[in-house]
This record gives sequence, structure tokens and C-alpha cells, in this order.
Amino acid sequence: MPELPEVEAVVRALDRTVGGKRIARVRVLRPQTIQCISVARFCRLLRGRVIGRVRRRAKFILMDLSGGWTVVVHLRMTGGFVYTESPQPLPPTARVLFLLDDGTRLAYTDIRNLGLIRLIPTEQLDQSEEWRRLGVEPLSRAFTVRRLEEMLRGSRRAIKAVLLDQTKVVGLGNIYAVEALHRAKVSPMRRAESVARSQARLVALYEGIRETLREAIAAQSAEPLHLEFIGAKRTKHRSTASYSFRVYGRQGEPCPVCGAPIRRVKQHGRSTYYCARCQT
DNA sequence: AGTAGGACCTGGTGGC
DNA sequence: TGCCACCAGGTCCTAC
Repeated sequence: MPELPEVEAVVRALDRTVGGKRIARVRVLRPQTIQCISVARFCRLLRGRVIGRVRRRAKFILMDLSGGWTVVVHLRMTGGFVYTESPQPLPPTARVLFLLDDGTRLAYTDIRNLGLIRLIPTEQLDQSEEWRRLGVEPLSRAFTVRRLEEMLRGSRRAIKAVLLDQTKVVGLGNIYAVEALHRAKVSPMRRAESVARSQARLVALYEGIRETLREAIAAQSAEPLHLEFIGAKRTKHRSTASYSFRVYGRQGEPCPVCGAPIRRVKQHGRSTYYCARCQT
């Protein structure tokens, strides 16, 4: 589920629901979810702190706390949050509970247990090696056609692989990389350097990335804010309720642009969907 | 510098 | 119904 638009939706929902509340107590149901710090220390350091702003960097969720600490969450594939009044039952996938002093509680849930939570001093965030390596935010002003050109130039990798590389540009995952390429009419298999050489393709891809992400974010925020079910994944088909994909998951269906059947191939072990007629 | 492949985990789906 | 293979939105590691 979670690529940039989904993480952004979770961040906004969290900011509205738990921003400003005080953490009374923390219960860790699955110790391995907490990284880089002991569970005891994690619980002790969180107790009594007030949750300030909730923000996002790349696909990380950052909850700033009073006293200069930040909770860092990465949802990976199946992480999410559930917010409930105290007596209500918890989902079986709850891994960490944040009990708030107004009697509500926030549960971090994760089916596959790939997600992670850390607690680090806010000021140390920017200094970590991992943070430094993160690429540009695609919706920020720092991301320009020029910047895109620089990151593609000289690379013989497939363009899709570069879009998924979080040290280049952050936030795109398998779905939105595929969607952006379709919008830009660029083949996922085309070498990055050859995209860089064509100004038309470059601009189309730049716009494709931004429009795809903007639309997905807009679609998420058009949905009613689920207070009780923030983020968690539960879908029969893989489309988000109000956002349907142009090509992702649509093998064999007609391309929405030209009608040719959408193909599915494996690239680096992951499914790529594209239209062989209009993406070149 | 690349890529392929596997690992981490769990659950859902479709075929037989 | 049971069993099995395969699939999944992320990232990291090792071996070529």
C-alpha cells in the first residue's frame, strides 16, 4: 500500500487525530518492531511526552515529540495505524500501542512485520547516513526538469529502476513508477540516459511523476478521514477506493489512451505494467 | 556500476 | 475442503 501518496494521507490523518495529545503509556506487543533502542528505553522515553507535528520525509513518518525526540515509522509493505477509543477491541495485527491521556489509543499495525519504528533525537535526523542518502522530494521545488536530467544522465539502467531508487528521487514505488511512465508515454525498459537526451521525454516524465503523485494525494484527501482506520491495508482488488490506476494491475485490459492490451512483464523481480503501443 | 536473486514476513487468491 | 504455487504497494544483502 504505502508509497508517497498513501504515507502522506496517513501523516495528515495522524496529524489531525493525535497531534497535540499526550502519550500516557506505550505497550510494545512485538519487540522486533522497535529498532535501534531497547523496548524498555523506548517506552520510558515516550511516556508523558506530547505529540507535536506529524510530518513526512520520503516514505518515513515522523512524529515530533516534546523534549526533542522524534518517532520515525516506516510502513514498508503492510504497516498502518488504527485509532480507537480504549475499550474497543484491537486488531490482531497491532504491534505497538500508544495510549493517550484522553483515553484514546493509537495502534501501529503490520501484517507482514516488515515495518519498523525508531526513536531518535530530532536534531540527529538530518545527520544520519541513511537520511543523507535520500533523494529529492518529487513534489518539492528542488525537483526540477534539470535535476531529473542530472539523475538520469549517463545511467544505462532501465528508467523504471532509477525511479524506484530512493537515493535519486523518493516516494515512488512500484505502482506510481509504472503509472508515471505510462502518463509520460515512456517505456519502463528504456535506458535512463536515453530519456535524459530527449527534452520532450524528460519534460513528459517530470510532469508524469508530479501529476501522478498529486492526483493520488488529491484522491486520498477526497475520501472521508477514517478516524478508526488510518492506512491499514485491506483491499480485495488493489485499487484504492477513489483512485483507479491507468495500467497497474490491468494486464490484458485496454490501454486507456490507445486501447492496445496492457502487458505485464517482470523487471528486477517486480511486476511492470505498460502499453507497448504508446509507451516507447 | 549493474543486475539477479534471495531474504525478511504473512496472508490472500486461484488452480487442481 | 485441502493443498500448493504464486502473488503482494519496500528495502537490504550477497554474489556475480
